[in-house]
Amino acid sequence: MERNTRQRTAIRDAIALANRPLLAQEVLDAAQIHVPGLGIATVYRNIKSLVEEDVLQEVRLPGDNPRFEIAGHKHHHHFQCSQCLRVFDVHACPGDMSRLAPAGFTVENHDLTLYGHCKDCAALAGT
Amino acid sequence: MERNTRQRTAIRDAIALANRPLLAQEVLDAAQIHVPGLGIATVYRNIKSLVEEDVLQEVRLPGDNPRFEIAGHKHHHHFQCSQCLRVFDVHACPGDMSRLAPAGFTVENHDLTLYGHCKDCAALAGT
DNA sequence: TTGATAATGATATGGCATTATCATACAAAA
DNA sequence: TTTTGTATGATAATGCCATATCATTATCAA
Repeated sequence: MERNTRQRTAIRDAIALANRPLLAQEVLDAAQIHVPGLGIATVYRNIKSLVEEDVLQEVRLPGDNPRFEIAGHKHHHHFQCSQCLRVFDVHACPGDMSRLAPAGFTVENHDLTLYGHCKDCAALAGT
Repeated sequence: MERNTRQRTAIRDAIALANRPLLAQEVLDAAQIHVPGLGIATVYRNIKSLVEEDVLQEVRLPGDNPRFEIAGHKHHHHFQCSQCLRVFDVHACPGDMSRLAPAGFTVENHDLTLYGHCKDCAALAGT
């Protein structure tokens, strides 16, 4: 990956613009708006190299395939809407977790996923 | 699943005795101590029916295959050891999460996974 | 503009967890 | 103990995500 192609640019821009972690398939859908013929293999290829270059980072949620977001965000968590299944960033954290683990266990990291209804789906449900 | 077989008993007991969520493969390994010829298909079959009967419940951790533990435990979270990769229950919770989500989002549930070294692996590392 | 060659797109293949198949074994009722 | 039909075990089949292949296209240095 040494050349700047329309496809590579569209893939990176799609993820940056979404401002939330996207599945490979969601990246394809979003990037195809700008590059109609784009293939899924190209999406996987570019995601992989962008992760290796630390432009993107992988986000794993329980039971789901990998999603990808722009790298470099400080410590944060994620919210998944139970209705539309989209994932959003949550720029908050309950804080220190070390006291939660059983005695003898050392806590070095943690992942938190919130579930509920996103703004769009909550608004629809409220009508 | 209407008959009580040695296999079914061994599978349920293995999960109950482990006192932590087990992968299908871990269930096979543990149950084979009591039923040597046990096959993986039988493990999957019985896990499935035991989940449907609410004897077991599924536990999903980011990036991992499903694990299974005895159902009915009250709200709790999980700890995964970065060394031995085993998963343990954490009977503690930071508490209310509703204020963490962005405005307009409603939080109905949450999953928390702690990572670090379990008691066994921390002890080994300390020597 | 041209030429070398990397990137793409279509699709075959791989990898892995889980399920389906089916002959045999065994639980449990009579 | 016999009988009946479910459960098992071995393994093939499936499903899904991701990668490899390869002919073609397109980037970009010269």
